[in-house]
Amino acid sequence: MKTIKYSKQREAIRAFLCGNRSHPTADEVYEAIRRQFPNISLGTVYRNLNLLSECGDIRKLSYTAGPDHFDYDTSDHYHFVCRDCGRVYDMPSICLPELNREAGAEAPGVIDSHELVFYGICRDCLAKGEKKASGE
Amino acid sequence: MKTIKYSKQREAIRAFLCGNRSHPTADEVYEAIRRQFPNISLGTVYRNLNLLSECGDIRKLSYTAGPDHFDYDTSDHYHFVCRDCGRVYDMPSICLPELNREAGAEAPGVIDSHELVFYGICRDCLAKGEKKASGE
DNA sequence: ATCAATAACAGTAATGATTACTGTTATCAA
DNA sequence: TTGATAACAGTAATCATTACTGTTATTGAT
Repeated sequence: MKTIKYSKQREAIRAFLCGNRSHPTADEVYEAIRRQFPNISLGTVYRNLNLLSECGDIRKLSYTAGPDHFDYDTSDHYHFVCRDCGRVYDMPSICLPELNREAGAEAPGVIDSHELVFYGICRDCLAKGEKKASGE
Repeated sequence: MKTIKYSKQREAIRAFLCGNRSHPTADEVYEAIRRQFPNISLGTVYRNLNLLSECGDIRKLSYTAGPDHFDYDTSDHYHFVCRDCGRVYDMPSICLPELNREAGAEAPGVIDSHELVFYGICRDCLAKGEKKASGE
């Protein structure tokens, strides 16, 4: 069987994610970790992000067009995606654990999970939009 | 302003999607349309799929890892994605129109829509899995 | 402590999905 | 009929991600 060996690069990636409110992409993690490990390779970041998500320490969010985002919070929760800037925000309160069971009857197979994503424009981009509109 | 001109390639793509129960990827559309237009280019398929989804005639489903899928059914409905084969199925009955309003309070911006995706293993893949397991 | 076995690394090449570019053809309003 | 230009086929480029390769680091067993 395949044992997992310690690596300081992986621990740095884990620490960065856990200390971070946002949901960075692989590239954003890469840019941040580079300050600590200037020679780290993007492949190493991807390999470790996949390792961590496979063993359940982090979550990989694949539901936006564009790059995947990574979330240190593995508890059940949903997200809000800004159509403008692509940033991913938490929606901490809302929770619908009964959905899998309710939807089971009409599903064409066995449901093991679901994702709920809200789309819209975040406050940051709304503010920028207004500024731009009033300026013209 | 930019006017849209008729093209038989685009109408063939539209017709293929509308007459299709599945949610094909750009490549699947390409392979199907090629029987009718042997020289059609994959770029043309992408351009028209994007055009059709921009003007609201079809829906682009970007929430699976891997290629996007396209849906001629633009009415509000959710989907089931098989983790094994990647196929996208409709979940026609379930509908939660009040979610946008309910979630609005805790959203970091303005919600305009949401997507709900169920993940699991479809009956086809369950059957294959059982066959394989019993054969060994 | 030393020593293989091998996981992880940095660096780079390859892949898959999608978009952009280029010169030519088809549509359509005047 | 014609001129403007949208759409085309073909191809090159881009972006996100994975795979490969030779080297380095970790680790369990001597």
